[in-house]
This record gives sequence, structure tokens and C-alpha cells, in this order.
Amino acid sequence: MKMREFIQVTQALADPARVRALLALRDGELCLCQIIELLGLAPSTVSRHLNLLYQAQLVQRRKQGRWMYFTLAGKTATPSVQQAIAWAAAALAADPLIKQDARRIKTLCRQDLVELCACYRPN
Amino acid sequence: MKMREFIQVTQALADPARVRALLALRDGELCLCQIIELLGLAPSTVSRHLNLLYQAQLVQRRKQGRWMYFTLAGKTATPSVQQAIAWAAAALAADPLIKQDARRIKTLCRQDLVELCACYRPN
DNA sequence: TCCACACTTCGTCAACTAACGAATTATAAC
DNA sequence: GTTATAATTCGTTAGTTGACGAAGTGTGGA
Repeated sequence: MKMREFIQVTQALADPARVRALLALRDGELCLCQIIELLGLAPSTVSRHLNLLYQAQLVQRRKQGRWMYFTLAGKTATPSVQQAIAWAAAALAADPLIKQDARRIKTLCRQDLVELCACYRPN
Repeated sequence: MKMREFIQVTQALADPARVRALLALRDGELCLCQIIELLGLAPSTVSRHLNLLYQAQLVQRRKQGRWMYFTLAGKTATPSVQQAIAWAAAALAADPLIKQDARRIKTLCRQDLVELCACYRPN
């Protein structure tokens, strides 16, 4: 790993919203709108955050219809990136906010995607 | 580790100069003036960088006379911090700049401290 | 006591970042 | 096609960061 990539990873991990989004993916794939709901930030802001995580190779993404799904970077990522994710997860395992997020994600996953996306829209 | 501490660590690691300074300490203690010489930055800048590393618990420091010595955080640090250092060292083991630094440090350590401090001072 | 000097703190400036909303793109439904 | 909508891009604004030099602090030597 070159310095440039290393800094990209550490910078990506140097923002609470991005770290929350990253660790929210531990239990599997999430749609962008679910992460928007979780973080409570503007869609454009969350989109930008996830793009930074993607640039840093920390997450993978796939587009399905109108939805963009994200997962943690798996075997495709370099060992250094995988270790970074493992470190973040271990370091923050006991963090109250992260634990609360984990609970909220379970609820979010039970909701219909169309309904969920509608709730952050300002009608 | 709480979110706040985690972000403090990732932010500290999100700057090339600070990462270089941190990894320069792998082979043992260094004086601030040696790190100034290594990085080629203004003393005030380097002092601030090392203070951020100290705040993040990544390094320890001790004052001896006029000199301030830094070492990597050892057993005093939390496991998460130790793992962060180990990750950074492993991830950047092959980085050209870090390898070059390691060579330069060997030279720096052979120089007299008084002489070395003198060479970054103007005239 | 005075000076030299290693380091730190402070003020300043330029560059970067995160947030938002508005406008745009792309896809699905009608 | 036309419309609705999930997501992205762009422009703006406020706050942060990294760099420097000048001034301040504290320690050791003359």
C-alpha cells in the first residue's frame, strides 16, 4: 500500500458519519436510502460520504434498478484495507453510538425499501 | 474505545507528515529536532504534529533538559491504539517514502544532537 | 544574571472539508 | 413518450486544517 492510498483510507475513517456508515454494513448489504435514514443527513451528503468510502476501497457497490447497494469490501480488497475494517470494527465494538446503529439497522431492514425512501423525502 | 478517541486516532493518521513521524519511531526514541530534520518542515509545524500524535495516544514523550524525546506508545496504550500503530506499520512497510525515511533515520542517529539542531536553524 | 537555544504557542493565510439545496441523471412505472 | 423517483453532481457557505514566522517559555551554560 502506497502512502497515497493509506491516507485515502485514514481520511475516509476520520469522519464519524463515514465510520458509522461503514460499520453499518457489517451485517450485510444496505441500500443508500437506508444509510440516509440511519445517519439522518441529506441524501447528497450521504452519497458523497459513501463515494469517499468507495474511493478508499473500503466498500463495494452495485446498482440494481434505482437503488444503489453497498457492502463491506471483502476478498477483493487488499489485506491492508481488510485489516483497516477489522481494526475499526474491533476498536468501536463497545461504542454506544455504533451499538445503537446496529439495533436501528435491524429495524430498517424489516421496512419496505419504497416506504423507507419516501420518509426522508420532504414531500 | 469511544468514537471521539477513534476519530482522534484516524485524524492523526490522516496526514503524511504525521504518519512519517510516527513510523520513524519504530526503531526507538527520537528527539524532536531529528524529526524536524527528517520531515523538512518548520519546527512549529512539527511540534504541532507530534502534539496531535500525543493527544491521540499514539506516541509517548519525555523531556530531558532542552530536548523532547518521543517514542511509540507501548504497553501503556490501549489495544486499539497499539493495533492502529501495527496496522499503519504493516500497511506502509513497502512504501518508498517510509523506507527512505528509515534509511535517513540511521544517519540522523549517528549525528550529534547539538550539531543536528543547528542545521535547521536559519544561518 | 544574562544569554543561547530547544521547543511551544499564537496569529495569519491559503487550501480543504462537510453540510445543504437546486439542478441533473438514470431507471422504473404508467 | 411522460412522469415519478433514487441517486449524483454542482454551487455555496461555514468551519477546519496545515503551513509559516514571530513571539513566548523554560532549561542549561557562561
